[in-house]
Amino acid sequence: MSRTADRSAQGAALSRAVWSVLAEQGLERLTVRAVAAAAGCTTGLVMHRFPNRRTLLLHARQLLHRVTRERVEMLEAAAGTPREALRAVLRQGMALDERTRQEAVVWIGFLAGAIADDELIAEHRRNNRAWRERVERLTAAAAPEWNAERVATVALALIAMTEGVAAYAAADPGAFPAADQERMLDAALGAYGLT
Amino acid sequence: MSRTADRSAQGAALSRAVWSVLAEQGLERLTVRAVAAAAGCTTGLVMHRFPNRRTLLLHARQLLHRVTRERVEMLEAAAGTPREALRAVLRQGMALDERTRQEAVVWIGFLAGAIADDELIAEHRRNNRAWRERVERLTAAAAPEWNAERVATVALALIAMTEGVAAYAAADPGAFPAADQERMLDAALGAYGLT
DNA sequence: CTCCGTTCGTAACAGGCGTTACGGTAACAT
DNA sequence: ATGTTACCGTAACGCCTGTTACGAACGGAG
Repeated sequence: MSRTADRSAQGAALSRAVWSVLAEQGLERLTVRAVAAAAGCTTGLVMHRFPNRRTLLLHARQLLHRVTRERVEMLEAAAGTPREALRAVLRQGMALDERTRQEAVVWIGFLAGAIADDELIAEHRRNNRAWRERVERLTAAAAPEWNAERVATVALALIAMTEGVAAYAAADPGAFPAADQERMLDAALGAYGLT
Repeated sequence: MSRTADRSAQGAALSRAVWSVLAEQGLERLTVRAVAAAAGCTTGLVMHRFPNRRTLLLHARQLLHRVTRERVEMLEAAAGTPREALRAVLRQGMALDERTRQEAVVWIGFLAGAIADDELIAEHRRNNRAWRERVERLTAAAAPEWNAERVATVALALIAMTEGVAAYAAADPGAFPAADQERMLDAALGAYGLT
């Protein structure tokens, strides 16, 4: 195995370690040593790849952004109609399985850690605004007759609802099963006339 | 001033200190020393009133529960119709001003701190389930003709939406002004036929 | 083969953390 | 007035944290 392959493989392992610690142990236990232990390396390597602890959080958030972006772009491409695309994209933002549940936990953890940290909160806002614009674009395509304000209002209702239910389900999966979340999403889309 | 009055006044000051540190500095800076500094006392007093740091978080969450419960009960009592009550109760759950914005920050901070803590997460679930049941009750009163499943689905959509927008607005008030949140709420209630 | 630069493990540092122990002080009872 | 008790400030403990410094090992270049 070449050297660069080793490096990128270790980078991936480190990414997974950051992710899993934040997702499974929460923000407060996201320490350099915990990440090193999860990655099977030492704090020396971790500090070599990340200048400080804040960038661990930042990295997890950027990972979340990248993963969801790739997923929604695939879903958009695979969708037959704009309304199917809208539904598929919103659906993947809820906490329907263990994978998406962990994503919600990471989202919450980063948000909590970004409070009172200008740089981190800026990243949060960037990502959220991109997400909002995407859903607005999909909503506009799904309801071409709507004016901009209607589009913005309904898109906000939809992203807030899916993010909210993801947060609820992240902390209490038993009380918010996937079927309930999907029923909720379909009820909302139906109510707004987007079915 | 009597002694018990002093004590309860100091307890209130301590409560405010816990709250403000969590709301303004975030979960990670919610330390015993930071609370003591905010309350103008020493760590000795803090540790006298709270057995350990975890109960600081727990206290903030219970404070949030109490405050919102009292507020929604007032709003319910003051509402003319079931639908007005539903709207008023949902409305106060969004982040419309600095006060409610801080409440959303506390909600997020506690949730992030409760990950991987059985006792704290149990409190979170208790409170969220009570909140959900309240909104289900209000929804059933606002739409008596609905069956239980429809009530549960729409109530979930409403609490997820308001909690979600509160989380968004907590971290980016400029991008989610109160007027947008209210418009979103009214659009949702209208779409579900609850206006 | 030798040299060099990168990579990363080892070890330590200073600082902040939660928590505990102890002593002084102020209010109440007698 | 005096003893008692609850309250809380002081100070310290040990631990864990982020971060840094240093040296060894390894791969590539000449």
